[in-house]
Amino acid sequence: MTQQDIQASSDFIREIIDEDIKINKHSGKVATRFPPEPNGYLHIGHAKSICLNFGIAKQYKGTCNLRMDDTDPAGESLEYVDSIIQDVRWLGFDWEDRLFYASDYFEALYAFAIQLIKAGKAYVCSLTADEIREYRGTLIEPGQESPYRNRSIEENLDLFARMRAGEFEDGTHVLRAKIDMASPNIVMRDPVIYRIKHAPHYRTGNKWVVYPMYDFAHCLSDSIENITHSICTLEFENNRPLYDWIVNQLIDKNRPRQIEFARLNVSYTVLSKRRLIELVENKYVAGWDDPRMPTIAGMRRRGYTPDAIRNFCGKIGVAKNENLVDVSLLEACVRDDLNEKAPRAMAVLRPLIVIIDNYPDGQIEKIKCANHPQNPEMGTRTVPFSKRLFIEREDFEENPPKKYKRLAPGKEVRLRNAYVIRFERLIRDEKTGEISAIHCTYAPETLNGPPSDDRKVEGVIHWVSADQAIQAEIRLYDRLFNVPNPAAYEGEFTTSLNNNSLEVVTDAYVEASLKNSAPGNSYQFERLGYFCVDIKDSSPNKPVFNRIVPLRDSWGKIAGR
RNA sequence: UGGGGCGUCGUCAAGCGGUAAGACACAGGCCUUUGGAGCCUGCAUUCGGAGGUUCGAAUCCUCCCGCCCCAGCCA
Repeated sequence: MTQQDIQASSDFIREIIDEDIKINKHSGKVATRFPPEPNGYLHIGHAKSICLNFGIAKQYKGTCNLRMDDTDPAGESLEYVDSIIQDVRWLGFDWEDRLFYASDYFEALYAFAIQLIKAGKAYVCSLTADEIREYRGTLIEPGQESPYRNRSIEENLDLFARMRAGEFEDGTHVLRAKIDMASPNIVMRDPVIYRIKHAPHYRTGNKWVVYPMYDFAHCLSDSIENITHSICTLEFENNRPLYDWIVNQLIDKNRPRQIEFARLNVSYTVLSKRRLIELVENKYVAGWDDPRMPTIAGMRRRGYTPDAIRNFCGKIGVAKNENLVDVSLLEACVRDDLNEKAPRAMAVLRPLIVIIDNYPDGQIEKIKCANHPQNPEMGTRTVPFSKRLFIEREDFEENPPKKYKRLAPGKEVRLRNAYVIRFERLIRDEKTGEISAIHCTYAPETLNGPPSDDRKVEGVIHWVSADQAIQAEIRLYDRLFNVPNPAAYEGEFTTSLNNNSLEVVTDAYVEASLKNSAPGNSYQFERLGYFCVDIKDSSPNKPVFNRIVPLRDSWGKIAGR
């Protein structure tokens, strides 16, 4: 392990764990959990938490459970559970047989609640929701005790049993922890721990009409699972005293410890569940797996790799600072991974026809191309070459700017993997005035080497053989929003949506070797970027490629300024 | 005006009293049959501010300033 790896893999949470191991807390064991609520799809922010929790478990030879935190039937569903399972697995993590559901603990949690009542530490409160809010006080004023606070244990037990039995309407009673209505921490002002909800749960059906609240269920679920380090995000810091309070009342050994870290934000996108749902429901995107979405499903379809995402999660670090990570770091990780793994191919997005005047009519040459210029082990393929080719429209300029290295009147360029060609003349569409074809000549000796007189040819452009190339649809994706931090945007966040985040190119051509490429396969289209065969819409008859990320383009920068 | 957190390069982030890592971004250069990749160089005399302690402070102390979270029967 290099110095860099050591530094990259340490953070304040691991330091805490190191300390705990040193004092032999939990007999030196480490057990974490990733606890999503199945009411939405996982996104890159969850990926950070997944990498953290599973990463720590692996590093310390401990375990990480996958737990559905499904204590509120509203909005939770099997569809989300399935997607979560698929996404965590796709990211490369394994919880073995430890897939758990908070809803499986309902009976145990109910028993814990009774225990709390019996200890005189919880009571049934019959105030309305509005009244409870009023009694809670404000940030600067203490709350008032509920008139129901001193009900007898027997009455509480009876009422709580009848709550479970379904005798009461929603909102008529709740179970509250008896803590301190004057606490400066509002969370501690007799928090509600059970509420009545006559709503079917996607797993327990109609068995329950009372459901535990997060603060009650989470710490006890952790305890039930013998979690040692319960890692969550910063907004739960206020809840930690309550977490500890409940655990201290009900658990007497191996109490878990909650540790909070800063959630991830990424520039030019949104990561809050509410906003993501809005994008999907109002059809700003095509679904949870729209390649522009920061969801795991979206990134998977876009062609991002698990390795790239995991690497990104390692690079951003773990701390308690509010952050807005530059999306270019994510893109750099994707390029980094794909540069190594993606075989090269050629494709032309905006075709311009080139006719090689001195190339024999009807001849088709099989040109051997390396699948990866730096890695011979990736082998070679054969690409047809003929008299009629497509090149990229922007690779020809009638009046080239300075430093332009591509094809232009009087100039030569190298066709990638093939010959050097020289511009001869251009054909113009009489009606539109647009250039409709370019005539060139080729230098036959240049296939595997420089021109015979060693004259220098600077530019290299990509091409496909016009008659053998396969027509394809190529979807060019760009960032979803125009502003770095859409969540902070004054007004409706959707107004800063990038209207050009998807451009569909229907008349693109890819080289013939891509004919039967499997959905999900990724390639580098040379000089353009990384592309993958769309897993949903692509078919052999109508191939569809997604642009995963463009190549770094230093010419674009020069030309753009 | 309560409580809890956080302030180190444009963005993340190391640093844990001995004189500011690294990554991305950015800017130059080398190389190149991808203007890709790779390689090299540059990029915080300063750590929110002001005092103080110390031979020595981003690290300790005091005060101040700024930002985030908490008043769901959501998580």
